[in-house]
Amino acid sequence: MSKYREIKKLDFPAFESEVLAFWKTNRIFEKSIENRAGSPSFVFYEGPPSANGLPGIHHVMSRTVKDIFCRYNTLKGYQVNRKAGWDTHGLPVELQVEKTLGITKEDIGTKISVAEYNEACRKDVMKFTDIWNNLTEQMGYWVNLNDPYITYENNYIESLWSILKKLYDKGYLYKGYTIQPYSPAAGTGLSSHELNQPGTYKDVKDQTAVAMFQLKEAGSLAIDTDLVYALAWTTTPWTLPSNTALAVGEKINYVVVKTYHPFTFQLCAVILAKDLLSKYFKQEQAELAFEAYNAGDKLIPFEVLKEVKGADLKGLVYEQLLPFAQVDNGKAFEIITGDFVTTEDGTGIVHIAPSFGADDFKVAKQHGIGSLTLVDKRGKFLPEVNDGTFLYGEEFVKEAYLTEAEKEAELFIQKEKLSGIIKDTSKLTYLSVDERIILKLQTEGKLFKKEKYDHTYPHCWRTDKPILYYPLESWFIKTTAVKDRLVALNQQINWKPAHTGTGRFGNWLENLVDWNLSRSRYWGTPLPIWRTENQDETKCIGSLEQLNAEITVSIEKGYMPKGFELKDFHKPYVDEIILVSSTGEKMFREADLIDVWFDSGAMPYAQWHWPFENEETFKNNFPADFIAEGVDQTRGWFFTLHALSVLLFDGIAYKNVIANGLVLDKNGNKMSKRLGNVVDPFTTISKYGADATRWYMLSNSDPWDNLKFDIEGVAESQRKFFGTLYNTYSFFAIYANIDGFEFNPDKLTSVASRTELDRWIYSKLQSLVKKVTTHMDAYDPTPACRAIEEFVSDHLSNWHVRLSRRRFWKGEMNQDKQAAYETLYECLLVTSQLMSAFAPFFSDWLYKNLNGSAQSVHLTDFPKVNESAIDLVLEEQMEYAQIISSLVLSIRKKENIKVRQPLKQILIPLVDASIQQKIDHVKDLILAEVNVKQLNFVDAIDKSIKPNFKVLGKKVGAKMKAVAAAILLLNQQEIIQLETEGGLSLSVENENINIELADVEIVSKEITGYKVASQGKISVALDIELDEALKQEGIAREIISKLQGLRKEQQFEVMDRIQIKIEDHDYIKSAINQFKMYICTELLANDIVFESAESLNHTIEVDENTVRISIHKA
RNA sequence: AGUCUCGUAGCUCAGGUGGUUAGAGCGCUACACUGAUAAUGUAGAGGUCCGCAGUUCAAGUCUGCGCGGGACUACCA
Repeated sequence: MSKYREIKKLDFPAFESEVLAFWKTNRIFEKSIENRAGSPSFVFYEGPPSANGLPGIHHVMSRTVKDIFCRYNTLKGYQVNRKAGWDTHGLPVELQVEKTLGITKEDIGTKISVAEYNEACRKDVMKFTDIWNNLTEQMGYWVNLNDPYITYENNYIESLWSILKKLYDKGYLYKGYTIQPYSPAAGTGLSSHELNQPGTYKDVKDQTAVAMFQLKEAGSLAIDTDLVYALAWTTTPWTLPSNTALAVGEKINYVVVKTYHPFTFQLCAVILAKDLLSKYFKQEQAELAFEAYNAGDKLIPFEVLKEVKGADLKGLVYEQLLPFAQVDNGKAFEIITGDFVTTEDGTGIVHIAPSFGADDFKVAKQHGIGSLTLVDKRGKFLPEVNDGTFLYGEEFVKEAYLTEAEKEAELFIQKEKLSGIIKDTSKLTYLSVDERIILKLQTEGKLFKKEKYDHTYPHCWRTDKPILYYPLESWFIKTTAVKDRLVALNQQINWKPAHTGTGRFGNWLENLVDWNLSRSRYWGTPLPIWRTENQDETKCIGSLEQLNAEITVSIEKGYMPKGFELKDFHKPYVDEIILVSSTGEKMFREADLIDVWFDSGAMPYAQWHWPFENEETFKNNFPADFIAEGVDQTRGWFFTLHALSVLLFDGIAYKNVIANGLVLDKNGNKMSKRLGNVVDPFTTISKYGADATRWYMLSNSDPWDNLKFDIEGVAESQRKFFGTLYNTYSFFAIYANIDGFEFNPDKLTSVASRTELDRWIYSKLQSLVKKVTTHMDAYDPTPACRAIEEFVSDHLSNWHVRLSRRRFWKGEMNQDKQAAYETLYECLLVTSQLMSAFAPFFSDWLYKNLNGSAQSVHLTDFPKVNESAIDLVLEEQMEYAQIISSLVLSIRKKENIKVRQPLKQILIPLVDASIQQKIDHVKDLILAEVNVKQLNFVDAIDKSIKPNFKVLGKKVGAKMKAVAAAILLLNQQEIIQLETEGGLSLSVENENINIELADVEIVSKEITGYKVASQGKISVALDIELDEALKQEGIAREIISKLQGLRKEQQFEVMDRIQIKIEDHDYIKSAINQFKMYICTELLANDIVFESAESLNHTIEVDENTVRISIHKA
């Protein structure tokens, strides 16, 4: 039986499943962890995917990145536990369930109970786990699927509660207001996720207004009129009754403009940004005389009175625009400054309604400005927004919330109320709140301008109605309290790529806001906070034990039924719990659930049910050495992990992180079901294999760059890299089996006694080990991958093996042959280890074929660099051999002389001594490779010189151009003088400049009478003259070549000996006689005899001569 | 709108600290090789290094301003 397995056909998916079966039966993954018991651990956290969606090709990407570093570090001697996890809560799950059940949120509590609904979520979320597990297995991702953490489990939730309690005790948990997207039609707040559903932002045409806010005291502006207005633009006039401030940009220039009021025609002054002046006032108006103006004229004259900075306007107060209600929670009707103010559009003065805009809210808070919230949660004005004419109280602020019938009814009322304002109400159509407010402003002399405006506005993706920004009460984590620590500790994290850490993540931390935990939903982790109805007393529960103790008290008090036991920590069960306050009052749970990102950010603790169990395990597995996810997780998982560990321990949660890019389609478009450009990972893997897919992804570009996924690229990886490596192995196997070679590590030929070629590839191999180690330690997988690729294809296969072929097939086993086998064997074996993290299947297949044992490459130790075997001089020598061979071949090509024709000599013009010596070392290799008899060095006739800019530039600086020109003008004599004397004085621009040898590059280009080719410093001349002996040898080799082809055509075995009969043809006769021995050896022929042509059944073409011939097995 | 990022051959990508003929692989064309052959070699075609301005003796590389693609965040008067 053959020692080394030979297979006929390459079928990647087939051998991958073979390896997979081997892993399973022999528990290789488990062993790879068990084997490292007691070793230092390399801690990895699995970012949990959600199992309610199907895996895509991008999951193969991120999991490949995770897998390679875990595998690599295992081989490096670490114990690498990998606990899988599932993210199970959240909106996508709810949506999926609603879709399946055909219900909407409104049906919860009526058509379906909360308990049933959540039960449906629990089942649905793990729907695709089998498919996920299949992918995990097939792609070769090693992660422990047997004991995953699942975020909906009671133990997991209990850990979350405990962490929340710790934060609560530290004073980091509070309840407060923020402005959030809110859908009155659906009666619910919306998350950013929901707002980013396709189609939520729609183009709408809104009625906008520039309102005039009359200043109370314009004295500080020192102008001669008291009637001064600040102009502010709004696209949402319905927020004007809730206006409490105006914002200006501190550094923006404003102008005070004297003009007439456009509707009351009074002389007045208005303030707006200088940059926007031309938007409201045309040049022709400036030329009008104030005295000539008559009330009602179309063109109104104006004059810029003075220019001020925003900072000068700060603190000015104005009359309330629409006084329906008064502010009781702060200052009001004051000009403040805000950095978000621009002069892009509007007037450069921003109307601030703190209740209806996030920026407004923030800036108001900073300046102690109070708020008015004159709209309720239904989206209707409060009753007091009623003036009997324009506004009637308790009406929807957005037209879109009304049905057509309701509008009809409203119109009827409007016609009546507005009859005093609008002359002809018969043609009146329904006027929106916005339109009526503008009408009111106009009537009251507070309107400067109105116009329609096209912009995009977010809509509720479920009801299709426009959303409002509305103040909602939520629970927050005070992340801003530890902002400085978050920023400082981020410095300790090694981000790949670095800019994601400093840029995207760093900036995010710099602009941190408190973490809004609240979600008004059903399927998620309930907030463990109970409060009395008057909100005076709050309890945060941190464990089941504590909760049970509290429940006992409550049962005693009679607030809860006897025997109550909490079996499921979700809604609605937790809401049945009523606790007792210190004063004996009932306490109810705060209705919110918490943000699912808290679930995943707390996985370092909750995956172990810490702090209730596994104290040791937790300690040994915190923080993580390495995590990796898509860059879209920067402000998601990467942040929540970081935030929680800083809040809890003032430390980092992970030391190294790779934020990998997106996987796009081959045209660079995002993959989406809608475009139909989604790549199915299973199809790809089953067609090309997991290894080729993984290899393609990593070798193509750095993981943090976006990958344009092209299936052709996978095919290329398979062909190019795996194909070549397979070929190399199978070449080895064929001959090793013939020769009965067996690798014996105890009886190795010493490296020193091997041939230069062997020592060279061995040195290359050691350099490769070094490179791969360096790159992998730096979390740079792509250069590591490319280095392996280069080694296998360029160095091992295309140079070492190609040049060594004869050593394998010639003659009996001897020292040199032994060394050749050993060298190739070691290269293949080490390669299998180096590539094992990237291509876990093929590497194991290769390793086991070489080893003939049941051991897996994944249980071995990563190769250590043998520094002493790295011979850089040798590597350089071989580079010369490759360059010179390539040059000779290119001359042959140009001259149309085939490689089979031996040539007399290669001439190399004298270069410096060290290079000459290096070339001399590899002379024989070159001669054999290019089929030339001799290599000699000659003195060149023509030399050319050019400046070495890098060296010379430093020396002569600005005179560079002139000096360079002078050098190029040097003649042969001067060049030789420079060479022999080592220096030359040049006169440039009346100055003597001394040129040394190092300042220039001298190249020999021409050798009279020979064909020359050159690359860089090396030139090669080829003597292409043929004498009779060379011609005859050429013919002999031609015959050999043709007969080899015939052997193969006849399907003779490699080892078969043959008998040759050949036509007595003039063209070949003398060559055969002269080279009979040589020909016979090459062809494994016992003899060659001449016969008459008729008896021979084949023909071969030898240099355009047809020769009859026949061969048979001897 | 802001932040980050990318832009080099038809495609995928290399191009330390600035240095003068800008590279590789794939693809294409032609030729060769043929005891690894679904491999290999050689040659050829193919570039406004996104644009403009600046710094410099010298810019693919450094700076500024733009343009285009992508991601994230925000959504604004």
